[in-house]
Amino acid sequence: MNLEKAIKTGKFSSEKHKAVLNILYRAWAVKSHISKELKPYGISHEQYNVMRILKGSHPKAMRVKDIGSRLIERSSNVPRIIDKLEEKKLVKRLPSPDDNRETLISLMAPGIKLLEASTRTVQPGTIEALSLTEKEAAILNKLLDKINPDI
Amino acid sequence: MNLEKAIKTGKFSSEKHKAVLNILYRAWAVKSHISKELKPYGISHEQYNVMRILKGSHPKAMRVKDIGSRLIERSSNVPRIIDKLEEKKLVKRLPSPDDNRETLISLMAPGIKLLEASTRTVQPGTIEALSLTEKEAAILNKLLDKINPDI
DNA sequence: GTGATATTAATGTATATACATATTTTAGAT
DNA sequence: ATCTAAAATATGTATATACATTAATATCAC
Repeated sequence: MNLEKAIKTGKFSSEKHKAVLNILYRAWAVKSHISKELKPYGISHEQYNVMRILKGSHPKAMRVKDIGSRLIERSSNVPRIIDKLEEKKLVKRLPSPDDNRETLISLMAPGIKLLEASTRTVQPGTIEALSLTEKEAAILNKLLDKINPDI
Repeated sequence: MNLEKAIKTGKFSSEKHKAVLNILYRAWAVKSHISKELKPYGISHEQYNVMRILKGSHPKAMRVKDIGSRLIERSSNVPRIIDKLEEKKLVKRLPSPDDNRETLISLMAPGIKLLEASTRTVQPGTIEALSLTEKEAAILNKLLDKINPDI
């Protein structure tokens, strides 16, 4: 569905202006979809993202700051997300042998299991919803990569 | 900056998978930028969006539900956003002559002034940050418009 | 070694989001 | 006219985000 129809708007002043709003709208749609898919598993989108990052280094534990630097939404409050995951016994905190300021986070068995199950349902649907070919997705990525993140 | 560098990741399993994350990341960057620009004006991004929608129909007041249907993030709590704007005397609530269930919202003079001033600083910077030509933005929009919003 | 500074994680706080429920009013069936 | 259902807004509540501050530890200059 084009953006004009989605937000009941007429014309935009430029393609660039439309692009800004379009990115915001599609991101919102994707996030809503993922959150909805995750609901049966009892975890939020950000909790899911943190677990996926942890999966990448598993079984090696990760420092809180390294998790943060890999998160898409950099302002996320990692210790608080960890709190929630720890309550659910999906991850655990460990002291760092190198530096007492640091905390290491490690996925626990139930976390791995939940991550695998939820990813099986979340991933395919989300990627399918793009309705793009690999070639189109590559063009999209090339354009998105031009956007200045340090704005 | 490409996404791999931004979130310190190696390769993605597919361009489509990268595209999903890329959209989320760019939207976050744009939102952060806009919020930062709006800070001196004392309004949030969603408050700004609601005022822009109101500007579109000004001086005609709008119903709460019609504002909601034009918002990018449809789950936004419009009455609460209106509360904040009303406190600041930027908008006012009016009873609807047609239907007593409805509330009409109208921009007030200070709201118009603030909107114009803030838009002058927010818009150019945000659009410039895209670093895209009109032609590239048009391609981007065409691809984004393919994404299923009802996922 | 001592003191200043920087780093890391956690906490505090205000606001925003997501979603459920309540309240008031309208519309429709009979 | 009355009853039921639907619609529009507002409110309640739990969680998430954004950002400032605190507390503990490490680093570095001297």
